[in-house]
Amino acid sequence: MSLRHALIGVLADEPRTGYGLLKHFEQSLAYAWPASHSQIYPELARLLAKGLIRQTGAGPRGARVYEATPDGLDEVCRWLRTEPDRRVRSDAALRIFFLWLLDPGEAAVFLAAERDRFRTLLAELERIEAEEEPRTPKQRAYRVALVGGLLTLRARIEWAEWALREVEAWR
Amino acid sequence: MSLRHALIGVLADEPRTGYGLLKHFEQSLAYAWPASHSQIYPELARLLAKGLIRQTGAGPRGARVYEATPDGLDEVCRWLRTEPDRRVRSDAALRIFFLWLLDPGEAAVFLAAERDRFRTLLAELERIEAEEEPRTPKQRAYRVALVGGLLTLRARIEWAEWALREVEAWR
DNA sequence: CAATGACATGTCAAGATTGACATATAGACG
DNA sequence: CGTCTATATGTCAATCTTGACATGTCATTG
Repeated sequence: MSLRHALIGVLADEPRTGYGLLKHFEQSLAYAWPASHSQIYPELARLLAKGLIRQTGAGPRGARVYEATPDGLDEVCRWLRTEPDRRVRSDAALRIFFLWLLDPGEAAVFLAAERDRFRTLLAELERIEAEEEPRTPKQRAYRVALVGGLLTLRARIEWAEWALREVEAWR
Repeated sequence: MSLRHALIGVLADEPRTGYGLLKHFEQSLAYAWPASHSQIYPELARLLAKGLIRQTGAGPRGARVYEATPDGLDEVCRWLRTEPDRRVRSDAALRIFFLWLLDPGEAAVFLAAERDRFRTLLAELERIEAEEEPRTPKQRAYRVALVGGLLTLRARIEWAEWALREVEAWR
């Protein structure tokens, strides 16, 4: 599973609480792998039991601070060397195959919503891009991921605009 | 869930067997929503019980041919008008965030493999694109999805090439 | 000082997904 | 006639994911 490795991987950079991991996922990793607190907390308990992470301290409100152990780091690196699962799941992309079941006007509404969502997301990623120059190895890797998002979104926007013109012709 | 709607949606075009649906998913829908036979067959039984599809005949080797009922078609259209789930899951994309845990040489190997996979897939999609001119509404919708894949893959290839130059500088 | 919102952790049932196990037939080829 | 492959359907346990339920704390603001 990817979640467990992602959790250790984030903790390999710096110690964090479960809640801190949750927020970090929401901000960046969720673009590739969404995770909710109801998944993260039990998974942390499992990783702790397996010795892949350890608790290094505690914060206010019962917060528990974890960090990756050497075993955990080994495990992440091993994972990174295995073949990635290239399957991708996207409900929004799936729906495109069925746009012909709607009338062209409704299909256009859908595509326009997609385009707008892409634009919003792109603006968000561009804001993050402008925020700070990457300095550490970790920041440079995150920047590589970010640029991947930027290029993909620009392509998706271009596609949505083309697709809108296309369904226009369906009327 | 998306799978049940996708199954009805495919059956709205023409009657198919469970196996036919499986192969159809593998060829096209799997790019957006992978599904295995162990998911498809039980789901078809549920859709049948709910009256969203019906069996119209039988083929060799116990094959069962299904088609969408009017209720099923309604259900798909209702689904298409709801907000899509914009969450996307990609193990390969997630790994980018952790490339800094590998040495630059290994990161480059990963990115080169990604680039190659994208190129192979692009060639495959370009072959499908050249295959036949879309004529029916359904074919036109599939073409819209296909062009989405083409534009996205070209952007991903551009990104992978840039990322490779980037990690080159990490050495 | 009371209310609110962000912080912080947890559980659980329902549903979705995977990968393995299981079985059988039709057609093609040697 | 035997073998192999593609066709064809099914089940099941393990795992993953979701969304709801549940609880409590800290800091800010009115």
